[in-house]
Amino acid sequence: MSNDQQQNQDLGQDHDQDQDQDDSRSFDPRTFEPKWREYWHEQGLDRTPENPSNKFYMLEMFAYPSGDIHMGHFRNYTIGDVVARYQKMLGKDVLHPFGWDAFGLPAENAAIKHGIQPGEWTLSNIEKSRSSLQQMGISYDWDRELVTCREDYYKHTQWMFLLLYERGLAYRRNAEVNWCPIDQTVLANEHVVGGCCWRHPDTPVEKRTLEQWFFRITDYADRLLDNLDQLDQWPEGTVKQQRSWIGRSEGAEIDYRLEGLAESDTLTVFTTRPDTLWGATFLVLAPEHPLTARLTTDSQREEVEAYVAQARSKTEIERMDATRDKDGVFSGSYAKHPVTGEAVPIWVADYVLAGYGTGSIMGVPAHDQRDFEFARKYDLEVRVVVQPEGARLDGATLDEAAPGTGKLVASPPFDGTEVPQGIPDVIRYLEEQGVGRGKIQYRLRDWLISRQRYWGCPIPMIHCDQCGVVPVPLDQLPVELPKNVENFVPSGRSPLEDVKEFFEVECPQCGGAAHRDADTMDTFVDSSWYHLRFLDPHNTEEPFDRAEAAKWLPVDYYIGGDEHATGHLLYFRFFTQVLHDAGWLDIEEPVVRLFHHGMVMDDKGEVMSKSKGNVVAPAELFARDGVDIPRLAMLFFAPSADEILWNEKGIDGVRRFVQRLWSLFEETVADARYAAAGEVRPDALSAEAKEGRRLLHWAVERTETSLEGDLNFNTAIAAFMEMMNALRKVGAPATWSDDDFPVLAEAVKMTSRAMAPLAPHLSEEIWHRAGGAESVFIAGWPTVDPEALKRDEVEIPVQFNGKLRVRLHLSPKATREEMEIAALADVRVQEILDGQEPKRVIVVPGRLVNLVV
RNA sequence: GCGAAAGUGGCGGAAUUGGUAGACGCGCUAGACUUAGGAUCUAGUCCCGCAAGGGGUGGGGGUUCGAGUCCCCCCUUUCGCACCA
Repeated sequence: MSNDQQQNQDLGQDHDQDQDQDDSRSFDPRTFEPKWREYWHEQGLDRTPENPSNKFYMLEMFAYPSGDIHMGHFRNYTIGDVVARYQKMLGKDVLHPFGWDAFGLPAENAAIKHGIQPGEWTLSNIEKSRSSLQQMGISYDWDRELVTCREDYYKHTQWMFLLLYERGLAYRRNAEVNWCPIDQTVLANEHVVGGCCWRHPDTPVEKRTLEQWFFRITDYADRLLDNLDQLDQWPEGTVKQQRSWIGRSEGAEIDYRLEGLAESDTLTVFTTRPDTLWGATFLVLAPEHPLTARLTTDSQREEVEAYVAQARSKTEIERMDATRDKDGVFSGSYAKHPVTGEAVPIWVADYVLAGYGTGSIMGVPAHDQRDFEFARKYDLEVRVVVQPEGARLDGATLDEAAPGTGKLVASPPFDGTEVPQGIPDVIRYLEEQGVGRGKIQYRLRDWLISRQRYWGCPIPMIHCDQCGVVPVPLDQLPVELPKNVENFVPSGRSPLEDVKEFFEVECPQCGGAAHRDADTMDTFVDSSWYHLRFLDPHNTEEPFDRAEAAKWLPVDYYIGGDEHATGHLLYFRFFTQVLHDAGWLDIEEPVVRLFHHGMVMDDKGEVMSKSKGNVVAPAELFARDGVDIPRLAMLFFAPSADEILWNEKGIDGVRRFVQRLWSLFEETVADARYAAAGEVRPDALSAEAKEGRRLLHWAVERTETSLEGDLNFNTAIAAFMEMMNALRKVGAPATWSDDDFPVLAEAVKMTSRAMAPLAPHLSEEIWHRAGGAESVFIAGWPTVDPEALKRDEVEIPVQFNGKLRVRLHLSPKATREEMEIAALADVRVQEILDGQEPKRVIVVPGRLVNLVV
């Protein structure tokens, strides 16, 4: 305690009036918060019930341990904790676990920098972070903690891989992949952001051709898409993002015979507009298309090869720029148009993507803007085959493509057909002729999971010269990641290849010399099933017990940032569906309700980062104010889904609120009348006390609404502030009348319960001081008295033509007629009317009166 | 370029969903208590105006007795997708 405070206390001794000032100054949450954390632990409040009768599975996205907990974690886990504690108070059997997403590149990078093992670095960060979370008093059941880099976890991650392999959902393929030159490893499509690595936004990804493991998530594209309709408690934006990420489009594949090559050779294109087939005047291959080289004639070879080389050398960003000129080269070859039999020139251009559809398209310049631009540039024929309503388009004079609807023309069997109908008609025709078929195409690609890095879960596969690729037998799991690997500096191939004891093995099938797959898995595999491991974290035999899963799933509430919309949140839906199909789960969708919290920025709205030096450390806040004050501040500053600009001044306001509330309640409990205070008798109350009581019940209701709905606790906390302001306005507790006093007593008990999810330590302390015997979380959620919410009198605005002129005070129960009479009888209204009759009187009962004059 | 969301005091944000715009908090102003205060308490604080009154939710139009809220056009910001045939 400082000298200043000491002096103040001394001065206060002579003056009763200074007493509460004194109390508030000496109020320090740090003196009681640790006690309650211990108490909760002793009472087993955070422990998960064995056999839930009304379960609530509360989950927050687990953390990557990269040092200590930061403000973003603090916010995420606080919001989750509020919901978990509330559900507990409602009497639910709550499962609220936590774990660590502990594999990953940052551990390696930090380890390289500091010269220690990634495992050591990770575990020490976990220790630090766990201790911070425990200090924060988040109500996790730590008995269920999981760590993805521990063998007891990744054993089952490997089991998951083998399950997918067994079901034909994991396969190996030579593919052109995204390569991050900094991390020296491949990236999944989901981790390429704007042509750059998600972790290095300024580093363009490169293309490499490698043999890699993929998960066949595209097999689930339809289900992942269709089930989105069930996710009515997910943020709309996330559902939309997933929908467009999956990118289903319906169309047709059409086969073109290739001239001059073997009869059996065909070139297949994908189109969503098979109805415009008669307008296809050229074909375009992506530079990387497998047929490009074969289709190039000798006279064109030099030009095509130069073009392909140039296209390959472009960065992803350059390739993706949709505004740049569409250029290309003629291959020299022609294909036979499947319905007109015409010879169609085949071009090579990089506006066609190798990775989508068949990597080749039919060019319909009249009805596709891209093809149009290309055709104009190289003087290719533009043939109109759809005439829009009332138009008379001519290919020779067109200045942009006409992609819309209309009637088919110059398409002999279908002339006159309207476009929407033309599409299925043409598909049927193509199928009859054997030159095409209906096809549904997805933007979603298979999930590339191999990583050429050390710190990840080893892929449990063995390569044998005799037997090929052989899965590691289940009883040999886990395939342990070798410890103490000296050289894990990324080199472009997995460092595990150099670890003999690991790499060289016997083939499980033939016993001959073989070697392990040296790649490790994308860490998003680890997090695709962690929600399941929490159900049965100590199971050594199986990833989890089916019965436990049936008890607890699905996750009732999942909270985390929106940056995972098309990554993690898609992968873990996929895993859940695979496990469902394999008979392990009853559910297809892992999460009922999803919430994205906003980010925490500095006071200027900038991202907090070490390099900017604007990082606020939660630990420092706790050291000064304890946990509950920063926690309330975090909840108060903005709606939970919005960004927070963290400012220290704002905390001052919250601290004042807490201190005032504390003093008010302390004085109430200290009052001799407190112990004997009976029920509130509403009829006996003064108007002020009644208003205070109304605000009390209103605040509780408001909190309830936030908890059940948008999680916007800023308004709930504001309501408690209003209540407190109203009660303080009546006077110090000692000055309250005997009739009014029970309102204060009620306020103490009700507030400590209703604020318990928001400020658990403070509430528990007040609750006990107020006479609570057991934990406030056992005491349960308070019940709002609807009668207490009613007002005796409301202010009714009287408007003239919608403009507010006079305010009346009336009973909220006043009828239409009564309100009209009261309004017209008012002197001020009479003055304004000045003898006129209002043309019309609009009365909204309980709300307002509007006079039209 | 396409899609979505959002623009409210000096600042963070409210507004019971078409009914008193600016709750609550920060900041600011004045006063009180103080040897002192970056503590505490009291009062005030959207703008113009001494006042009566007038204006006001990015801009412009519209619907309505009444619009921050609904409709149309424009501007700005943020986010997502970005040649997906």
